[in-house]
Amino acid sequence: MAHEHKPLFDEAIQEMLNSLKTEDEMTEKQRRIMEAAIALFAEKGFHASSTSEIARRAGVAEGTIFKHFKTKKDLLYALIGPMFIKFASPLILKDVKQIINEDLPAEEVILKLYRNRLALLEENWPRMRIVLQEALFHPDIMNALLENLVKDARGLAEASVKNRIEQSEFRPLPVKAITRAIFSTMLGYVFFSKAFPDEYANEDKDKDLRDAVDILMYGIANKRPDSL
Amino acid sequence: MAHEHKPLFDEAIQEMLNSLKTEDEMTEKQRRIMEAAIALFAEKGFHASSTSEIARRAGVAEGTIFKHFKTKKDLLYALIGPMFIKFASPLILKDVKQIINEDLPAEEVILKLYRNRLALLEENWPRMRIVLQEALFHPDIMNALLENLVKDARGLAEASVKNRIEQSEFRPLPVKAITRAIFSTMLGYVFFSKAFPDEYANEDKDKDLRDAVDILMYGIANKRPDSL
Amino acid sequence: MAHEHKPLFDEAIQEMLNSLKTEDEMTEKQRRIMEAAIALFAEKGFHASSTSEIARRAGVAEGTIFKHFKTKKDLLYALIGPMFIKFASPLILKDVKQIINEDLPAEEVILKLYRNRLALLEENWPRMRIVLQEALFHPDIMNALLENLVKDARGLAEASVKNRIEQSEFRPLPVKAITRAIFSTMLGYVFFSKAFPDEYANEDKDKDLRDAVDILMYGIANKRPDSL
Amino acid sequence: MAHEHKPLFDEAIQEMLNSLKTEDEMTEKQRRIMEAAIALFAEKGFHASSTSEIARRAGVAEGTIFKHFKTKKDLLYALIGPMFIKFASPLILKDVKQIINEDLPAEEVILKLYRNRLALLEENWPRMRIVLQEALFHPDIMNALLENLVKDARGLAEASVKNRIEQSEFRPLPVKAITRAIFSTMLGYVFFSKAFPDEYANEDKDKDLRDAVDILMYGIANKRPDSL
DNA sequence: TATGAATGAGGATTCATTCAT
DNA sequence: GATGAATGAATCCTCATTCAT
Repeated sequence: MAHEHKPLFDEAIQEMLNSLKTEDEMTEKQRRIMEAAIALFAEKGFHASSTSEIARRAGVAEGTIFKHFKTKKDLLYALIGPMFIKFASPLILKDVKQIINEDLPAEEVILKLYRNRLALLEENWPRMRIVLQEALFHPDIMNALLENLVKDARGLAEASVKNRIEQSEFRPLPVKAITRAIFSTMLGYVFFSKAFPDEYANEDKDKDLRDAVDILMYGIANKRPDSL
Repeated sequence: MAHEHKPLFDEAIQEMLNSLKTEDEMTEKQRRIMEAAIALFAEKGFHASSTSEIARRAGVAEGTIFKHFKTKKDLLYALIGPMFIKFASPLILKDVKQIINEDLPAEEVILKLYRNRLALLEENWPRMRIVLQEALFHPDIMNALLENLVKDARGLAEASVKNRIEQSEFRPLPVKAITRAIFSTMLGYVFFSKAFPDEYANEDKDKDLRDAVDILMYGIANKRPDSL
Repeated sequence: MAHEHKPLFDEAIQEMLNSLKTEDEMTEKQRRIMEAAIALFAEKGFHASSTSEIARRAGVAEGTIFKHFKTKKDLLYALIGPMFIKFASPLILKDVKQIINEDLPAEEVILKLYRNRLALLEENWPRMRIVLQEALFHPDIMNALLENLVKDARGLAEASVKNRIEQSEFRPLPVKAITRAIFSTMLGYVFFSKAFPDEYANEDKDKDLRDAVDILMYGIANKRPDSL
Repeated sequence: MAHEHKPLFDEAIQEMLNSLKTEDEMTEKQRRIMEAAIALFAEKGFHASSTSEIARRAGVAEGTIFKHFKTKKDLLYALIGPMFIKFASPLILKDVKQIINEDLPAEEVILKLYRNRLALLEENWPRMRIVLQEALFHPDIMNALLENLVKDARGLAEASVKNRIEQSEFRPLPVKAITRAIFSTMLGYVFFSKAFPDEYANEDKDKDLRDAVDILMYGIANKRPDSL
């Protein structure tokens, strides 16, 4: 089941990515600039963050920013580009595919997937927040987001869902509906944990997640999961 | 069951709201300005939209904007303020409470609620989009959003959910988990319909919604709803 | 002898010209900006003159410049555009044609032409200087210069020269050579008067011009003009 | 006839010249920098050419430029300085004087001179173009140009012209007028050959020059040259 | 009420130049 | 000798806002 991979991003960005693979080879100041930009873009948005403020926060001269990033927008791309690699690179998706294809009960597969994605999200939250925020305003980013993160994931999910429907593991509902339920559960979980961070602090996070998956499984499994 | 009502918004905004209740008494130009601003803010975001472009689009002089709205930010508030009224005013919430309290099967209550909220959302999408987008960057708006839209709704929902759990209509799960599932289902539905508008065009939108509710009910109801 | 007229300038500039015909309707500040720019561009060149210095010299805020001229380059075009009209508009060239076609001895025709052009040049020297200087660096201006000023003039001159050769008034030399001599004489006169302004001050300017024409006529006329 | 020689240039430049006489001892990179600068300055002018572009074009690091030339302006001087030597150094002018003093008919002297100067101009065109262009904006260069190239040449010319008037070889006109005619003829020739390069390509260039000189001689010689 | 000319602070970006390596 | 990262002043231009009309 070969998975043809489309351009992760459009031209300009693709180019950026190439020059970036080497995020480790960055100079000290370059890293400081990126960190400052991540913090600011996440907090106030791309358009509301000025290069002068980024420079101040990074402790560099304003000109220095432009030595490393041709353009303010290039800086944005440099920040979010790696997110597409982390979340959607074929290498990483293999990880996901592996989870999906392990011969496990659906419930565990879904839990594992959620945990995997949530961990990734948590580790990269400020950057991922920027991706999500700016996708609303930059059609190119929105495109990359839908094409590379959403569609890919959806494709993988739908294939697996279809399979489990055929095996009577899932209820005979439209594939799309079940897939959407799986997404929605995670989306809602993320939303609540960000909107009410106090309630999702610390220990019982996973309990919350398991509750969510429990409801989901009751909703989509052919047999009531407790009978399992 | 008295419902204590908090300030819909914080000071500055509250003030705006007062002067605005009268959205009908607006002059022609004022309305044109608001419409132009709605279109632009929705499309490019608040910070990326200039007052000069708003003026051009509205066909008024730039100064005219400031005759009606002291500040660009006041214009933003004037646009989104009404959303809080439409979605959360005590008057309107009565509508929601009524649906909740009608003695109907949970499934129908939820469907009705979803339809009610979705219709409201659809009618006011550009403004609502602005609220959601800008909440990400303006803490005051985020606050108003959580306090007035989310918390209120959550409050109402949790009360009702708790009730139905006690009546063994819903499974004995944490109230929070069920409430979240109800939200998630709608959130996911909205997300998919915006992300893949082609698939959610026209007629079978409601079928999609019913599928989603079906899964939700399987997930949270004590008895498999197919017995219904 | 209809004279087909080509575009005076390319698109961008043509557009400028239209909006400029009305150089009289300019506001006070607009005029001050143009005057300051003329002085600075003439003195230091376009690239070496900053908008901030123009603003200071004009006594306006820097932003004001850009309210009136979209771009620094537009300001340049606005300054030199009128030169093309003054020197090459069909209306004005009629003036030149009239001189050429009056039935006068060549010597007087040439003298009249020189005086006419020199007066025009003197009246508009700072702007014309800018045209000549900047043509060296901006291919579009160079083009407009050659197409509209030089080629037109050359066309008119060659027609007349050819005629006078046929009538044995001028020596049977290549038309191009005689035309070039006529141009060169004027070019050299202008050069000297600018390079050694002291020598060309005041009263005997015209004597200098007559000397130059005298030599020219000896050079190109079939009979020695000394009979005059 | 001792020829008092003024400073070729003013202080700063003179100093540069000294350190430069050694244009042959330049390192490889130094030469590449100069070549890149010549090309760029000629094409876009001094102010519009950035050191970074010069460095890129020369294939050196930006810092390298400043190792060899203290200042961007020093680089300019280093480029044009040699022009003053080539065109006006006593050594070279001896060449000119020799031509002038050979006992030849004026026509041939002038032709030889023109050819000599034109050849020099053609060989050094890009640099000479820079001198002429930048003289418009840098008073020091303009001064050097007038003092060293124009005045010297004019001085030589006027002496010779005066002589030939006294010998009735040239018409009894003001010396200045004849000298100016001689300059104008060459100036016009150069102007036309640069403005309409197509017409002055290849073979018949010299025919054009001879035509120009022919007209000039008719204009200034006491006897019609064809009688010679 | 509405205008639009005017403002000047602030925007992103480029510049010539320096300096540690 | 050569590098290229770093600088910060200066560049052109846009911004939200004011105010006389």
